[in-house]
Amino acid sequence: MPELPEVETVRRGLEPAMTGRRILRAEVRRDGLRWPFPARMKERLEGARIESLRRRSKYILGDLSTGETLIVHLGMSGRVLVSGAPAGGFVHARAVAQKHDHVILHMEPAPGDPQPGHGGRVAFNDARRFGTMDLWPTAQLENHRLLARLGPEPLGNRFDENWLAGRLAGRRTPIKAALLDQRIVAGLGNIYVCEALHRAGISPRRAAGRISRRRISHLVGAIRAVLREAIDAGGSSLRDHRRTNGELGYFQHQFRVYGREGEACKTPGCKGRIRRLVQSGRSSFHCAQCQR
DNA sequence: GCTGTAACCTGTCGGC
DNA sequence: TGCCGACAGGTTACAG
Repeated sequence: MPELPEVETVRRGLEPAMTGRRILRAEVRRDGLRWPFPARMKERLEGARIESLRRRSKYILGDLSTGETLIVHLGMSGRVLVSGAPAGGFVHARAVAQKHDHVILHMEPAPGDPQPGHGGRVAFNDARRFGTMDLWPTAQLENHRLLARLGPEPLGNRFDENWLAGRLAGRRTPIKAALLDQRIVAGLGNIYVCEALHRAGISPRRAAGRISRRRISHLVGAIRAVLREAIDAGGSSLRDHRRTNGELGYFQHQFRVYGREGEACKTPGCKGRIRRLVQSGRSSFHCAQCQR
């Protein structure tokens, strides 16, 4: 499922239910997801207050009052649904555990909650179990094996034309594969790489090291634009992504190439049709007329 | 070091 | 209707 815009949408949805509140009870319903959960995860979560909720790449980071950070990755099919007390606008009808609800956090109610004694219920659901959860000392977070090698945030100051040109120089791998490499830029996935390359007019097959500075500059702008628009739309819902209140994102209606094989290219003046090709086992959607 | 592929696991969809 | 294969938004490990 989730690329950067979907994860950011989930993080924003979790804030009213979690930030500043204690975890009263943690239901850990299996031993792990992609990897085993950390030892005594239930005990380490219960009683901890969530001081802040951040996002790094596709990871949600919950800084706890205990000095540890809860690291959550939603994998391909993960979702987080909030139900319970309706304060802050998070209402979802589900109040009992569903299939694939692997971890459920029962949160402390806020003072203004209209149902005293009933805080939010936060359920981490992941059918394919490619997601992960871990606990790690907040002060050493940059050393965590999943976070240590991540490249810059695409919406941050460190990611610019100079950085990208430097990382692509000399590479013969297709630009599509290079942009999926989280060490080069952190947070992009298959959908938004396809969309950004189309906006920049660059073929997904072009060798990464053979793109001019001028086109790299356009690509940086295209990546930022498509991510910002997707966040504003609440992400893209194809199969699994849901906001924390169960609603769908709607950026999929604005796709220019992804999933549009055989349809007309949306670039003004272009008469091409969208093609699908497989690169590294994954679908790339592009227009051969206006992407070179 | 770089590159491509297999593997992880489950649900959905299309074809027969 | 039921079965089967292909495919799906991510990431790591491994072989070449």
